Formats: sequence, structure tokens, C-alpha cells
Amino acid sequence: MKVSKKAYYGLRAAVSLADADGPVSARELAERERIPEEFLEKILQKLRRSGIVESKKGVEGGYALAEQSVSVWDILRALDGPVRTFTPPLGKGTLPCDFPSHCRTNDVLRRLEEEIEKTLSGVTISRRSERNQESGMKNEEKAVLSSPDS
Amino acid sequence: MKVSKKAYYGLRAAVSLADADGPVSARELAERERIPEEFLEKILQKLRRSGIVESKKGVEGGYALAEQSVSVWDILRALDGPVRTFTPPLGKGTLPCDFPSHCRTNDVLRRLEEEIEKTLSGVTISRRSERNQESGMKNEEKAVLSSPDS
DNA sequence: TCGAAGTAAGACTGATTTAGTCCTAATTTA
DNA sequence: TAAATTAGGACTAAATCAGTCTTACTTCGA
Ligand code: FES
Ligand code: FES
Repeated sequence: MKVSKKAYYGLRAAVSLADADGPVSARELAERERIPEEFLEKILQKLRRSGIVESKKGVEGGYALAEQSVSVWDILRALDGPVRTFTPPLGKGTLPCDFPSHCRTNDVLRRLEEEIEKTLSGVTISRRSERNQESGMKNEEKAVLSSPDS
Repeated sequence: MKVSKKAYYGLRAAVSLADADGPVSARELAERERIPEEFLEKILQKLRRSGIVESKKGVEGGYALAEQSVSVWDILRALDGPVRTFTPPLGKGTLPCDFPSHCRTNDVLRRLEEEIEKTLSGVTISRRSERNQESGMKNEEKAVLSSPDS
């Protein structure tokens, strides 16, 4: 029940990208966040294939968030794969098997998954590249990471 | 981000024990739930050291839930160890380090942990060994697994 | 048009964790 | 005392994690 280093780095990278205002190269990002460069590259590539970041090759290229904002849930799912807290019935289909506590246990775990998903989907990382010139707010005051509560 | 087989088996075992009305041997429980016997024994021993089940040796011995009810959270913590979703700062103490996104990322993950804990602590497994003779309710109608909502 | 800066992708590797097994006690009760 | 049971530790095979290495391919600017 833990978040992998890969996902942790990915989260850090995403927050960092949201702070930046242009594409950032993997090397630069690795230095900023002290993440092993080659490993980070793999992570960014995965995030790209999931459509979370986009990349530009060549000089002055790099990675940037693909959308205005992305949820923490999306990033975790992309990097750690689907959360598997419960074990589906061994037999075929969705029919009940005959392990007395199987169904009841899975019910609890399924609820847990939903809870986690709901919580993490609500937490988003948003870039602040487009400066909101209408707003009287200073840029620094706009949160990069935000959640409904807090 | 998954629940280990160990924890999953432990959960199943606990639900099963809550259903039973006397101590159940590891062998019997393993058969009922189709869990590898030696492995289940290790799991039950861990649950015992955490005070979740109690054991009785010898003929007619076995395991039983130690308390009237136990939360799913307790079982998971006992078997999978503490949930570690975030990485504490590398330096000493609680002082901030200099990785731009470190603090913000950890804040999110810490909130996630709290959320999970809150959710799972609310789900409890309670035994129904003491028959409530005053109640008009039939025994079968008393839920072994319960949560505030649902 | 060439070379440097960059991403893309896959094979490979060492360390750790998971999911057990095996073996040898120690207890309890019939 | 023998059978049933838990107690605990050492051991192991397989999977996963955390990264590295290598070899491309693409883009831009000089
Ligand atoms: S699916 Fe196994 S008991 Fe319901
Ligand atoms: S502890 Fe690392 S930046 Fe705050």
C-alpha cells in the first residue's frame, strides 16, 4: 500500500512542469528535482503516452503539461497502473465462488478504491503559464496544486 | 498502490473468524478460505502479535477475534505495515530541503493517507458470537462487516 | 547540411519485496 | 504419552522496482 518512487517522481515532475512557463528538458528537470535523469526520462515518456505531458524534440525542446490542469489520480494511474486492492473471483464471469468471506471482503476493498479515486481526482495540478492579466492577483498567489477542501 | 495477498488473506480470515462461534484452527480456516495453510499460519501469528486475534494451543485450540470488533484499517496496518505514500525530506529533522516540488507533493500524499485511514477505520468486522437474545433480530441479519454509510 | 540538443524505445541488471515453504520446537488436552 | 495445535525462524523462487545502457530518431540553428 504505497506509492512507487516512479509515481512519486512523476508527481514531483508534474508539479515542477506546472511551475515552468515553457517546455523543460528532461535533463533540466532531473537536475531541478534531483531525480536520476534516465529514469525520469522513462517516466516522462510514460506520461506522454498517457497524454498527460507533451514533448517537443530538438534544441529548445522538452516536456510540458498537455492540459491546463491534471489530477493527481491521472498521474498515479498512468505510472503505477490501475489500483488493484482486491482480487476478483477466481472462476469465470462474475459469478460468486464458494469462499465464504470473498464477496464481503471484496466489497470493502472496492469501496476503498472508489474512495481513493474520488479523493485523488479532486486534487489537481494546474499550470499558471497563461498569466491572468485581468486578475489583480499576483501570479505567485495562484496555487499550482489545489483541492476542493483545504 | 495495492493491497498485498497477505493482507487480503488476513482480511478474509478475519471475516471468517467473525462468523465462527469458537476458535478455529489454522488448518480449518485455510481449507474454508482456500488459503495456503503455512502462509495463513504466518498471517495469523502476525495478527496475534498485533492483538487482533488470540490463539489457544493444543487439541481443540485455534484462533478467534480478540475483540468484539476490529477495523479493516487495523488489519491492513498489522499485515502490510504502515502506509507509506510519501517520502520524507532527505535532510535531517523536518526542515525543508531544496527540491522545488517536494513539499507540495508530500502535502498531497499526506492528505491521501489521512483519507485512506479515515475511510478504512470506519469499516469494521464484528463477531456475532454472543447471541443477542433480547433482540428480535435473527442472527443472520446482523452484518459481520459494517461501515457508517452504505 | 551538419552537428548539437533533445526525445523514443527497448534490452538489461541489481536490489528489494512478495508469497510462500520447510523445519524444529513448545503447549495443551484427551 | 500421543495427537492436535500454535510459535518461530531460516530458507527460496518469482515478481516487481528502480534504475542503467544502448541505439536509435527528430528538430533546430549555424
Ligand atoms: S465471488 Fe467469491 S464468494 Fe463471491
Ligand atoms: S522538505 Fe523538500 S522542499 Fe520541503
